[in-house]
Amino acid sequence: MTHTTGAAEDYLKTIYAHTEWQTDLITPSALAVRLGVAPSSVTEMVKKLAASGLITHVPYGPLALTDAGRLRATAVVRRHRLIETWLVGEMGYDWDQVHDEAEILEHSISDRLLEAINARLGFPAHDPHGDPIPAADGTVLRPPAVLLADATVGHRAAVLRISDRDPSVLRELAADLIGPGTEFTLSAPLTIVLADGQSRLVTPAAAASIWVTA
Amino acid sequence: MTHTTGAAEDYLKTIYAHTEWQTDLITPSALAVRLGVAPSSVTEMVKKLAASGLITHVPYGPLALTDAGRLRATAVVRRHRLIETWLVGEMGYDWDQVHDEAEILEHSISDRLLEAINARLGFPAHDPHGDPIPAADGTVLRPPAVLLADATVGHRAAVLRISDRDPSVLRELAADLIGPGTEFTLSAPLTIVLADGQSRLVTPAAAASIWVTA
DNA sequence: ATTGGGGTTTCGGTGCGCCTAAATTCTGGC
DNA sequence: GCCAGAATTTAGGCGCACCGAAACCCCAAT
Repeated sequence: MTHTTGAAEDYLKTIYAHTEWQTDLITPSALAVRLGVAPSSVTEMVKKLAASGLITHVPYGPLALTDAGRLRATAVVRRHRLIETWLVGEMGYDWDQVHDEAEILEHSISDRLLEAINARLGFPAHDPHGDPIPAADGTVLRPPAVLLADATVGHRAAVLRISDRDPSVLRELAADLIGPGTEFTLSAPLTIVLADGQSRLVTPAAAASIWVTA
Repeated sequence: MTHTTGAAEDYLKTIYAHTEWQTDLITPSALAVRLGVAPSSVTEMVKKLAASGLITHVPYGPLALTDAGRLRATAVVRRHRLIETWLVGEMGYDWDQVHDEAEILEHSISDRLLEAINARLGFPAHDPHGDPIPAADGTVLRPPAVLLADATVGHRAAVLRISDRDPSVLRELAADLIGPGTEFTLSAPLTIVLADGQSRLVTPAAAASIWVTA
C-alpha cells in the first residue's frame, strides 16, 4: 500500500521495539532520542505515518502502532533478527558485532534472499540475543519475562534475552559465558549463581539489559 | 576523502562498465539512458564527481574516470560481482536472477561482510557471467575478448563472458547450456557447433552479448 | 559559410528527511 | 488556579537527487 522508505521503517521498528518488553507507549521525544534525530523531525514523520494509517497520534500525545503499522514493524524486526542470526551463525560475527550491519541490510535485502537465509538457518525462532524472530504474518512468540534488575533474591530462572542496545554489556556477558539459556539463581542483588556453582557479579547496566523467565 | 553516496557509486560504476570491454568514452546522454535518468541529472552529478576529482569532463565532451574514480568504480564492481557469485553459489539463485539484488546490496554491505563472503567462496576470480572480479586494490584481470557477433566464421573459441544486461538472453542461453567456459566453433553467422557436435543457433541479441576468446 | 538539429547545460522547481529557532501546549508544584 | 519549565509543534531552510522546459553549443550537411 504505502511505500515505507528506510527512514519510515526505522521509526516503526523503534516504536514497536519500545513496547515489545514494556507496556507504556513511547513519546515523540523518547523516539527522537532513540533515533538520534531532532524532535521536530519526529513530528514530521509522525504526521506522514499517521496519514498512512500506520500509527495513531493525538497532538501532544504519545504514539501507538495501528495493526497495519505493527505488521510493517514486525516485518522489519524479522529482517533485522534473521540477518543477525545469519551473521553469527554463518558469517563469523560475534553477537556484539551484528547490530550495525543488520541495521543497514534490513532495509535492502529482498524477501527472496531473506527467505533463502531463513531456510539455510533452519527457520530459527530466536536471534543470538534471545529475541523472538517474528513470523512472516507478524505473529511474535514472546514468553513472559522479568528484568534481572527487578527479580527477587532467591529467584531461580534462565536467561531469556539480552538487549542488544549496549555492545559493551554484550561483550562483558560473553566473557562471563552468560547468554540466552543460561540457568542461574539470584543469590543477592546483582549476584547470580550458575548451574555449575560458580557465582558471577553482574553490573547494574547488565542487570538492566537481561530478561529472565518469570 | 569524498563521501560517494549510492547514487554517485552508480554513476561511477556505469562509466567504468562502459569502457571495460570497449575503448570509446561514454557520453552524458548514453549515461543518462543506462541509468534511466534525465540528461540534466547527469550534468549535475557529473559536476559533483568532477569537483571531487573522480572524473574528468570538458563541457559538451565525453566522460572519463580519473585514477581515483576508477578505484571507486572497481570497488563497487567488486562488490556487485562478489554478491552475484555468492547469490548463485550459496543462495540458490540462477544467473539471470542475481542482477537486481546485487544492484541494491552493493551499496549497503560492509567491507567486513564482503570479505567474509569472499573467503567463503574461496576468493573467486570471476562472477557467474564470466566477468572478472576486481581485486581489492582495483586491479582487474581481463583477457582479450571478441564479441561473438564480430567473430569470423570458422573461429574456434570458448565463451569468456556474457553481458548480464538482458536477463532474457541469459535465460535463453542457460536453456541451451551455454555459459562461460563453453567451447565451440563458429560454423556460420549466428551458428555455433559445441564440443559434443551439437549445433546451436544464437539470436542476434545473444551474439551481441557473448564475448569469446580471441 | 551558414544553418539545423541533436547533444548538453542552465534554470526553476519537487519530494524527502533532516536541522534550528521560535511559537505553542501541556503539566506539576505552589 | 496559576505559572514555570518541559514537551511538542510550527516555520523557515538545507542538501541530495531527481525532473521538464528553455537556452545554448557544436558539427555535419548543404
